[in-house]
Amino acid sequence: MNSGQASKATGVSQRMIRHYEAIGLMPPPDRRDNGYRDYPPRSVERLRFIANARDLGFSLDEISALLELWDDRARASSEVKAIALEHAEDLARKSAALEAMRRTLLELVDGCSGDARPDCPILEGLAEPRKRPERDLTECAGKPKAET
Amino acid sequence: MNSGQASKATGVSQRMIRHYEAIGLMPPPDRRDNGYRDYPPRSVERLRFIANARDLGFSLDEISALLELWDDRARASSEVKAIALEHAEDLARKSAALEAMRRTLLELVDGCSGDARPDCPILEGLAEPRKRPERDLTECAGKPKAET
DNA sequence: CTTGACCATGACATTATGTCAAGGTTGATG
DNA sequence: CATCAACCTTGACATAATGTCATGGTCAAG
Repeated sequence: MNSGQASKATGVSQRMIRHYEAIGLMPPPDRRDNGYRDYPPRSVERLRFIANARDLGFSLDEISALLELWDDRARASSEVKAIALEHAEDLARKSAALEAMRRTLLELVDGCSGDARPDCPILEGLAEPRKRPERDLTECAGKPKAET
Repeated sequence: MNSGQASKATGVSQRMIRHYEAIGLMPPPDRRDNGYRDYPPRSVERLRFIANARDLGFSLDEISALLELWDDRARASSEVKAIALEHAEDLARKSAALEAMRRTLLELVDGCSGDARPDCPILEGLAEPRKRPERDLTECAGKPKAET
């Protein structure tokens, strides 16, 4: 199976397939005489693994660790479970951080009449000194979708 | 007030102050004879505005729009409120997406014994084909903190 | 043989921020 | 005055994950 087919089969773009190969997440596949990559079924499975893990919000670093465990037939399932549980907590923390931002924002919104007049407590509130959060779990809220 | 003092007063790093200037979020300040930046109080307030807005998860693009409204003494507060409310919804959607990931992950975790044996439904589940989500609000879960 | 659909590689862009380097300034101390 | 530390300046490079574009080779059908 070549890279285009593997891409369709797994939903991972060809660009990303090559990227995963470049950073060592995917083993370099055999090449056919024309230079085309040729993926065995196990590699396709591996790509799916990566795709699913990303969909669950694992970073490529975490995925790398999971793949090592996947490759290791002797690993204890407790190791995997520990990583998964930690990640689940991470998700919960991030979600809570977003919710906290939302609450704070809605508090500001609450004071704003939202009519044609120019007075706006939202803008005033933003310009005021205020307790800044710890900046540790909040780095994911404002990232635009790079949809250009 | 020079850039170091402004940085301390607002919590925005000097690096970022200059960046905001480079991308047009901050007006180029006057320079003293030695070339040092000299910020008037209004600029310090503006930096605080940016910092607070970022803490609430606004992207620099959104902040740019908010700053325009801030500069415009005649704008209607409804404009501001609309942006804020839309962003609050965005936060809610992202938070919900993280929660959904977490639920799915915990489902996988649930089937895993987590003991010394190697069988692991988590890894097996990750390798299986599964319905991939829409990839539209989920791009914020796995970003590591760049703490290197 | 040509056209179109693939594939390959490499380079550049994105977002927000850090870090490092090399050099000018300033103020204080010996 | 010499010097040293603490500042400021600019510019360059790096991060994570992904898209996009350019340039060129390959293959299959007409």
